[in-house]
Amino acid sequence: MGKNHKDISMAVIRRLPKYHRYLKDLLDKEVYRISSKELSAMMGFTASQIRQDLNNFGGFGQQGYGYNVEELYGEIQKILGLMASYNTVIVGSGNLGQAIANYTNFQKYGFKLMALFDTNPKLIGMKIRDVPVFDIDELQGFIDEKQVDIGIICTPKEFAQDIADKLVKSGVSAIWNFAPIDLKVPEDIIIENVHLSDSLFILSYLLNNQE
Amino acid sequence: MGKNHKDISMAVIRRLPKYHRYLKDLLDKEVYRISSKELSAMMGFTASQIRQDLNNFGGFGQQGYGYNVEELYGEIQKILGLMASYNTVIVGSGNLGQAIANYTNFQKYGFKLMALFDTNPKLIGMKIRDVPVFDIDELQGFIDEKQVDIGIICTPKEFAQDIADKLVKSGVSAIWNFAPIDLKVPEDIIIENVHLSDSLFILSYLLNNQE
DNA sequence: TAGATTGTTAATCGATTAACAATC
DNA sequence: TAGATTGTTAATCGATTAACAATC
Repeated sequence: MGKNHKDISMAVIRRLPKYHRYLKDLLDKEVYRISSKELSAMMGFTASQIRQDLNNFGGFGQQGYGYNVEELYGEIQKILGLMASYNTVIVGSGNLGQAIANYTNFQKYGFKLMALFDTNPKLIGMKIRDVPVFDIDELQGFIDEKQVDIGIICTPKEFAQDIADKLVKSGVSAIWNFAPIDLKVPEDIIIENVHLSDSLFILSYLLNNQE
Repeated sequence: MGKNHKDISMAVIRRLPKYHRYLKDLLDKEVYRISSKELSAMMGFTASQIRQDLNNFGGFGQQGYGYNVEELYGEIQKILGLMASYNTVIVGSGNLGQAIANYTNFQKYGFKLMALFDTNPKLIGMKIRDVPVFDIDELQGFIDEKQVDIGIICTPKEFAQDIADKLVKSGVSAIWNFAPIDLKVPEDIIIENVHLSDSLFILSYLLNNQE
């Protein structure tokens, strides 16, 4: 009946954002009640897996009825930590960094972008959606002062480990890493990778080994 | 001794790009020989898992010696289909589309960007690294004519399914999807998703459920 | 040859699915 | 109440790890 979240396997956790997305869609469509069977048909998970997954966090459903969409959506938002607020910085302000800075949806879920950083003099001093781009030399001072929770690394891979070290030293709790490298950080620092080329290579594999 | 690639589990396949990365690094460092034990220490997989993984595709090692880095790297490139060449288009030429267009590394591995598409008149007619941005109305004609293999969707989610339908109709084999939505496509079309917000939400979860 | 390390089988572990009693 | 659907236990399936004979 809701075990300690620490015990929950990553397999389950990685499915949570998908529940979040589908429940949001249902709410937008003004569907207020859903069964695991219906969710199963929509999402492609088995109904059994859905009930197992959700029951890790609590008994959100009701026998004979199913789940209240609004309530379940709220619970999953809480579980994912989307009710909180986070200060973030982006390091590396090229196209990718700017793309993320411009993705306003993240603001909506509590991820507040405080600043971007770069080494390129053409970028330093610019603003991206009102957020300033600073010289990377100012990174550490800024983080110390502003209580940044999440550092987002969008630099080329050569610089990524050095930036990670600086972020950790200045006290960020988590790094969202877009550089194609596995960063070495202390155990208590959370790393979430988006390895674009890994993803493209898997697509390539599948394309070459179809059916 | 190399089973049919179709039988290999996605768990194994999703590890392949990481092998590819580490072997590339070793080659760059002029390391020409490696054992599963050494790889294990570097990559954080067990030596046993590494040998199992590689043996799905063939016996690339040698008892008492280990693996020839150059050979193994070559094999994995072949397995991933990185010796071939692919025609790609990007649909949605905002920051994210441009970021991907500018990532020259993809060219290096055989992913040739033929064109970008957008609806924004300010973008149409531009060139990004010599690649033109066309009106999205020209998408279908272009794909039909140029034999495009991979469509890359970088549009907002509202347009993604419609674009996917058009890509499929025009005959692409695979879609690399960056829109935060699960696309519905025929079975034989390969979809690889990069759900940035899913990734960020997982980071958020981990941040809230540490230790 | 002796030592090292693979390829591969067997054992274990974990995740998914099936089944059903509880209950709304 | 009867029907529906959950929460949860048990069974199955698949993936990882351990062990070791084969062999370089």
